[in-house]
Amino acid sequence: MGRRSTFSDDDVFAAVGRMLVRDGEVRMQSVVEETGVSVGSLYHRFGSREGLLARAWLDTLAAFHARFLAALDHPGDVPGLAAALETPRFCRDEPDKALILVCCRRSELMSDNTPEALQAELATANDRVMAAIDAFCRRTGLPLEIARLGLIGFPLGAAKLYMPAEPVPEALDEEIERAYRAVVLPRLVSS
Amino acid sequence: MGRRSTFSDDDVFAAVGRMLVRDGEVRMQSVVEETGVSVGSLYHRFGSREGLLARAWLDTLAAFHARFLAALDHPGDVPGLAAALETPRFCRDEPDKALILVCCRRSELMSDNTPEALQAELATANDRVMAAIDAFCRRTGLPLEIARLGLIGFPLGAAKLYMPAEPVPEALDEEIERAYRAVVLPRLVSS
DNA sequence: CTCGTATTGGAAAGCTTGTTCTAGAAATAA
DNA sequence: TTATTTCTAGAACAAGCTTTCCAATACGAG
Repeated sequence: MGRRSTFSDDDVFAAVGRMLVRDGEVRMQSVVEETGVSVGSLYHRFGSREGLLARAWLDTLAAFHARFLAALDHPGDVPGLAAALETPRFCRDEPDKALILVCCRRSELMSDNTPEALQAELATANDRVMAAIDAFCRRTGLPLEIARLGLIGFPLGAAKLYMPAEPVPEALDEEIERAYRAVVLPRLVSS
Repeated sequence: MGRRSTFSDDDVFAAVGRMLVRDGEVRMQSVVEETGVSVGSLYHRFGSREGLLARAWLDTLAAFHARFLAALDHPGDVPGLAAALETPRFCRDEPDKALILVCCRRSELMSDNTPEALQAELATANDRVMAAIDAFCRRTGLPLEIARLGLIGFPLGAAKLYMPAEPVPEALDEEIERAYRAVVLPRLVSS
């Protein structure tokens, strides 16, 4: 073995999230100041600034996807509703992580000097979820556009009304459900 | 008078929008390359990078607000519906401008070296619209949260599903209307 | 204990980028 | 035409950032 780490990835990612919100950008110096981790360590672990950003984004996205996919398969009264509500719930349960997903732009991650391996990961990051949504559409007969709207567009738009500044209120879920039903139910091939 | 400009603000703003989408950031050098306008001219007109960004954002926001406010006052079958639909319409009518509003983060504009005059404008940019929405709520009896959701959250969330990459389809308006009705109508103090 | 491995720390190098500066070009009014 | 104002041009400067580099530190195995 060797010396043990004195900090966890999540410590750093949380700082990244805070800085994205506050400054709209992530500077290595700021990360150093805010986490107390040295530059050398950051580069040792993440290779580069882009490496750090990409890793933060990918890990966080994976955390959300796990919940979303589980909810999408979960059978319920209204198909997919649980998945639609997973967005506001994730924002409440894991505010630090949600901030990263909400505040980090794709173009910032996909810069020229992003490590090739991470570029590949970024390119395919959404594939599994898109495949799951496709399957969901085949199962329910919903048009893809409608599913995307109800599962992602509306919930995310609703959450972003609050997100960077305030917590996402629980009462929002009821409104998202209304919108989901209104848009999805008429298109559902009732079984 | 003096010499006339060889380029318009909108030329520059359009380039800013393209760069925000492509690079996720706006570099003065890139603006020079992309517009053919010289550095000197840019600084002569906008004072600084932050000045340029803030001006681009404020002018663009004003363009949207003009339409939104007009629509909000416009009486109709369902109060506010026209305003809610103004978002996807704006995205279709003025894609360049919409990109700036969608892709530019507030924290990028409000940096330390943003000219003071523009900081003030940025701070109050939303006041008129918020006041109008307040009045709308008083008029209709809608809770503020519901109005924000129907007027901004859902339409914006829906549009962002497409925005950076594809044009916003016309068919989306019908779905936004469904969601708007579902969320707003039950809360409406019927007259 | 000591060697090998993995991590840490921070100073300094090396770029990149925003900004300034000065000379001059172009357009208008008188 | 001339005076005046506004705009253009791009090289050079200054500041800030990322990245490199290597010595120092901790841990486990032999």
